[in-house]
Amino acid sequence: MKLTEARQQFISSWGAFGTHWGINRTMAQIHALLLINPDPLTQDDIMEELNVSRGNVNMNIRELINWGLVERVLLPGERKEYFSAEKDIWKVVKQIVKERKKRELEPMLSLLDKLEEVEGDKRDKNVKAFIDTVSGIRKLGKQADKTLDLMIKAEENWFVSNMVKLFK
Amino acid sequence: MKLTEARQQFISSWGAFGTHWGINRTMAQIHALLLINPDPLTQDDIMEELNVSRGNVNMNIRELINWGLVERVLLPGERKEYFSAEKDIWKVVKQIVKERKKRELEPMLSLLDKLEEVEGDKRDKNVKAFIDTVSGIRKLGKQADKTLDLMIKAEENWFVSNMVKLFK
DNA sequence: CTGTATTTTCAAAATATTTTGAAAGTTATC
DNA sequence: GATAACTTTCAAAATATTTTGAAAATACAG
Repeated sequence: MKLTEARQQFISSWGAFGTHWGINRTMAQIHALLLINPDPLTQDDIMEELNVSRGNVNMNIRELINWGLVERVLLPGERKEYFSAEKDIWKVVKQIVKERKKRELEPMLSLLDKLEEVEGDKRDKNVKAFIDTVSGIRKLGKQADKTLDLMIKAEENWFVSNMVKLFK
Repeated sequence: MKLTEARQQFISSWGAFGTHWGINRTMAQIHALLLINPDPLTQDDIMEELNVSRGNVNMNIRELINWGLVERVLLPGERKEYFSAEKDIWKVVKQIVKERKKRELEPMLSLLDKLEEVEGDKRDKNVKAFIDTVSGIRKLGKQADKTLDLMIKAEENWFVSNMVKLFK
């Protein structure tokens, strides 16, 4: 397979992949494009490569910056802004985990804390089922939260080798 | 907080949570409703509780069954079909992981295998950047794949206690 | 300052997804 | 095998999301 075709396939499937994870196609494609480009690109480069409008590129680049996956690069002597993606995939994964944990897991856990204190007689099977479900989710969620914290702080080698040890 | 309000909140936030994970709101809400109900429910029960149409309930229930999260229950002497969700959260998580791994991770890994064999001189920095990115993702993806396999087979206690050990 | 290059914004248009509801299909009962 | 109870389907409508593009804002160079 030629590089051009391989790049296209990578970008397109990274885009499709993203949509399964609540990320819009263009955002995922821009990320993919920046990942496989050794040098930073401008908004115009991205518009041209992906055939999307300026506004679209601008908004999604901003979002990628919010996620901490892309950074603005200013090249000396150049007026335009360039953009470049973090290339170390372990860092990328950690950054995504960190953000989603903050945006989704943590708020969910604090809600569950409140919900577990629901009023009512635990001998009522509706109350019992509710509390059991909520506390089951909360317990597992708390564990996940801790494990992810560990992962976020970890070096790739340390984490992977610990995971591998579990297979022994 | 009263049970009624707590149930509402749980259902609504489980729905919002789902939308961040590529699951539609109604599907997540039906799942939530079944999780907190001690007894199985009919399509009509669900329609009434969530205020959604029959067709919508029917389609999303089917999807939940495909995901292995809900099962049809036939009560003796009853004509209607009842539905009930798996209540063990560890099993629920494993089931979701198993399905998403099959639907998303595995196809991605086989694509990456192909893409890594792209033609071209590795001294060309575009070729090099492409291969480096693809092989980085592939390597980490393969590791995730193995770890998830382990998790899918594991008992909750075994898995959690191994995770806890990492903290020592 | 002034003019120009560049970036940002955002209302409207395009597209995609979800929901509805009525009709068709199925299954059980008598 | 006719009727009634229930389930499934799916085209059309409603809703939500994404994209566009042109105007406004900003930044820079002379």
